[in-house]
Amino acid sequence: MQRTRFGDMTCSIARTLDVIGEPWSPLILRDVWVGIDRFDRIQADLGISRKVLTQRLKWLVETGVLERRQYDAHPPRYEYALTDKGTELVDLLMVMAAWGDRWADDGNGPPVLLRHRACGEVSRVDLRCAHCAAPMHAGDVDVLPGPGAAS
Amino acid sequence: MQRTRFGDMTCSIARTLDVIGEPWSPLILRDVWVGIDRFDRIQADLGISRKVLTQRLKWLVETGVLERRQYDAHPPRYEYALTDKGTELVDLLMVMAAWGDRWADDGNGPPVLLRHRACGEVSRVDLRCAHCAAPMHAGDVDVLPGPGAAS
DNA sequence: ACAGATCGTTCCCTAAGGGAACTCACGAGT
DNA sequence: ACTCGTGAGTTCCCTTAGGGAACGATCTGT
Repeated sequence: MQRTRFGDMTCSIARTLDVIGEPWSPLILRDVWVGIDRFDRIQADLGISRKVLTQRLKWLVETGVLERRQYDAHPPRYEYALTDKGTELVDLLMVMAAWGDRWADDGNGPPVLLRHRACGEVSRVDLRCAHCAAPMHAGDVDVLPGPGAAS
Repeated sequence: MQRTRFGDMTCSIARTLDVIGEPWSPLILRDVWVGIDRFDRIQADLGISRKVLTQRLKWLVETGVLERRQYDAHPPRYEYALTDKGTELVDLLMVMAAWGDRWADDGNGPPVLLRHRACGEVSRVDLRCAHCAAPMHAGDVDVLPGPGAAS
């Protein structure tokens, strides 16, 4: 449909969207994260068109978020796995899930729960400052131009 | 283009994507967050088509993420502001920015910096467990079915 | 030989995005 | 009174991306 490329913008949010901003991409990552990692199973789980799934997987592999691995030689069979780069995107998925749980509940409660292995509790993510570990949300920050800002 | 609706899926990530998953929506939120809050200025800043901007703003207002406020009566003029629901989506933007800074740098460093007011340091967000405050990332959790899981 | 599984391609159709021109309501300058 | 400028959208046409379903390739088990 003649879509504007986000990758060249001077904005880390836009550059992230360039990688996973297209429809379906985050859901594909979610599936791979929870172990639905083969073409047909992702297709069946999401109900995505096979054509689009092909395109998305190819792009996600190209950008280094997913890795395509042959798990069986003679009928060549492939599975997809998160790279380190992709694993860090799961942060994003967990924040999305937390927001959806809070603001887009259909009345039945959360579809999935996350248990934090370190403390054993069913929990959710919270954003903290990487420096002082105090909460860090929209109102707690000032936005400043950085070194990569547009001239 | 005949797009699958995500809102009815049994998945909080999909339901979040239903609200801000379309191209441009996160960037519109970012603009409003940093104070670019009027139609023409958003349009100029992003280079988005006016038609699509109209649609996105309408949807974001409908879903309660943005609020449309008349700030001047006689030539009726409007501005957009984040609601509480929208303000919590900024969490998502900050995580996107952190990922983009780390994995999609163009070599010039981050375009913007976030200064945490509580400690005064230029910092970034980190995900912690809402229960025990220890780090909580992809490998630190078990995914369990919740009460709203598909039957 | 034939069904079955896996992983895609190819085709057509519809609808969404891009871009530019147009509208409408007002306010200011001369 | 007339023109110019501005904010906030609308409307129109064109291209392209997504949906859906059929088709293809490759190997296994029986």
